[in-house]
Amino acid sequence: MEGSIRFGLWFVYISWNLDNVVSKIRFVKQSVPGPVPVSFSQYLAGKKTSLSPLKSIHETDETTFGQIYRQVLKIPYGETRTYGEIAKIAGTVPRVVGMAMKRNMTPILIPCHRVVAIKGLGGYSPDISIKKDLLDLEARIRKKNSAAKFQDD
DNA sequence: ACAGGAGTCAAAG
DNA sequence: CTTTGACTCCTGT
Repeated sequence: MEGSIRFGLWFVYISWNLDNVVSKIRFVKQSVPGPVPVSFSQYLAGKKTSLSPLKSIHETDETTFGQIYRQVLKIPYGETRTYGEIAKIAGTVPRVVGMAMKRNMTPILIPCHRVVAIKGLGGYSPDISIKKDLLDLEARIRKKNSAAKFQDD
């Protein structure tokens, strides 16, 4: 199944199967006809912090990149880690983490936008503004949720 | 075998 | 503060 949904100036295209395994997510400029999973649209609308039950094809990769992706999946909603931090726990170097993020077939689902440089945002394809928008969204929702429960840090 | 990358750090200008 | 170089290591060709 495939479809797309608007996010700011972009459309987010997603392709998945009946087992909720997502094979491709892409930022495109034109809408692609079709539905998107409920949790996906709710996440992009800031109404949900989890993308469950969706799973990325990368989750079972037996490669160095797979190891990196599994660590990136552990970054909590609204938080960030540096390329160096991910590299250390995944057993590689920062540049390789950057490589893995660029080759990530399922951005958002594997939250590569939560991986930033030690100074600054780092990169993002196809547009760095998308990374900023996603981080702003998560920060805003996280703040709202913690305020509602009186759980300020 | 080789070039290059969504990085990092230290040293120098 | 900006630039440069060394370092690192995985992937595609």
